[in-house]
Amino acid sequence: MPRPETYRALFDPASVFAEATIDTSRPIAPQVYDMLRTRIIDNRLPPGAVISEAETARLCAVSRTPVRAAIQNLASEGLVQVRPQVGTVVAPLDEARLNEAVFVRAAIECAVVRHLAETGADLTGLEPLLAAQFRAAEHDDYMTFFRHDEAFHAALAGLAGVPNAWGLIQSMKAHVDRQRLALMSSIKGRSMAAYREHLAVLDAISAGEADAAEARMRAHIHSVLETGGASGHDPVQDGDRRLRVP
Amino acid sequence: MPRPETYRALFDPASVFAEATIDTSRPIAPQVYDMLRTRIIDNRLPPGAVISEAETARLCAVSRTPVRAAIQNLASEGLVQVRPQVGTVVAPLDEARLNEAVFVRAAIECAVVRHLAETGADLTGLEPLLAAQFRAAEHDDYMTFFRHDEAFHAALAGLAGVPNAWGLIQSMKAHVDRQRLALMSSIKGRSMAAYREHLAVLDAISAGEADAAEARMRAHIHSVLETGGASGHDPVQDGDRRLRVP
DNA sequence: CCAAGGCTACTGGTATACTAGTGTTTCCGC
DNA sequence: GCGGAAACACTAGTATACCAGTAGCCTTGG
Repeated sequence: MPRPETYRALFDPASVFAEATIDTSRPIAPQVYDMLRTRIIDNRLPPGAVISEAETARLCAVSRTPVRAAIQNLASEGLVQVRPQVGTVVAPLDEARLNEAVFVRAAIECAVVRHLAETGADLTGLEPLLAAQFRAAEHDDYMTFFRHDEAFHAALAGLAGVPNAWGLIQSMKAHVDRQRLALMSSIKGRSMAAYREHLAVLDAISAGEADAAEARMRAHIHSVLETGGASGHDPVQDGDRRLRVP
Repeated sequence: MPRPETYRALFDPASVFAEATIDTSRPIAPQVYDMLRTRIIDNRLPPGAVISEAETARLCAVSRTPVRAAIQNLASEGLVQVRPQVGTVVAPLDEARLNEAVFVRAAIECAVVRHLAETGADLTGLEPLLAAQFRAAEHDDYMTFFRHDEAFHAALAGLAGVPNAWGLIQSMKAHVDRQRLALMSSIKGRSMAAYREHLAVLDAISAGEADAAEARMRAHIHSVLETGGASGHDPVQDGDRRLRVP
């Protein structure tokens, strides 16, 4: 019996890459990167999934070259592990890395809000973002809230004059989101709670209370850890010994 | 008259790539990456220098493929700017980015030393690193001190359980080092001063004084800004209009 | 003399071919 | 039936060839 399709080791590639249409008139590599990254974060490509350059290229109807570029970027973020001459797999969920991401994010974002509070930044530009968050939270639409949440934190970094810092955070946050999206989307009211935490942080900034702003931001960021460990763990991963994850 | 070699626009490639020997028996792409990154940071490839994939490949006697991979990594760090169908140039010195790097680094490393102080970490493993720093500082050998300094800060992050955070910092720090190496190497006694600052930070950690540790680390990191702006600016950059830096 | 437009040489992006290395599978000897 | 070795299938890494797009140069028409 021939070896099964690598992707089929964990899932059906036809469904995972169903809407994976690549626009060949635009740069291909970034599109492949975004597609793979999205599917890793939302667990359509679960930890341990084998990603073959050749098969991905075939499924996307492109050559291996842009696929390789995309995978290299994912590897530099730590989202996939490339083992030369062996294969590429989606990185396993790592609690240490999760804690590290929260630590780093808290450190940067606490410094950001402290800076904003101490310099008396103008927060009026954030109003539309907050309104969008509230609407999404009202419907408990976490996926929509997630997008506006990202924009909110990115805007805070921009206001503090450190726009690139958000890029750094994102590369670490991806590891968190892989668990968060699985956890939070099923927790009723989490969006509204996060929205209220955002408001509390902004209130402290507006009042110039740097210590309070920092403390509230820290609590907000750490809240992702309170839902309890690696419960987003995929049981399939352990059941399939064909996976070559160390 | 034919167009001059692109590298010659700013410098002599024969000297810049003099010792650039690639070991083809090992993975090539990382070697090219390290080589280019080192030369960008130590200003042998100054801001605005044009990096041609084809010419780099020729000078290193390899194909364009690993060179492309290396340049893509540099681009993701922001050390080079790739403009499709136009060219790749070493990113200009950007004071905003410098300040941002210091801000981010301070945020993370202050949180690291605070955590170490609060948890009462064992610092004995750092002794050899400090000894090496002292030896380099005694001879005012900043390049050697620089390496041990990197290892020291990386070790602190490792002790705090956030080893990947140092990787993040490095990607931002590269922008700082491009200026720091030009500045510090000519400042007598800076190495010894940095060594003493390290000692002061460790003393505070050992004493469990989190606030003091954080404050001293912040001062240590901010010291790079005190030598005054973008004085590492290369006048050649402005004199050569062939450069296509926006 | 000057301006406008085509020409040319170069760029990075993509596709394809080939290589060295690895893990599995299968088949042969016991 | 079992153990081991060799062949196989697949991997990522590298080399090469081709492509579309850009920008400066040079010719040409005014």
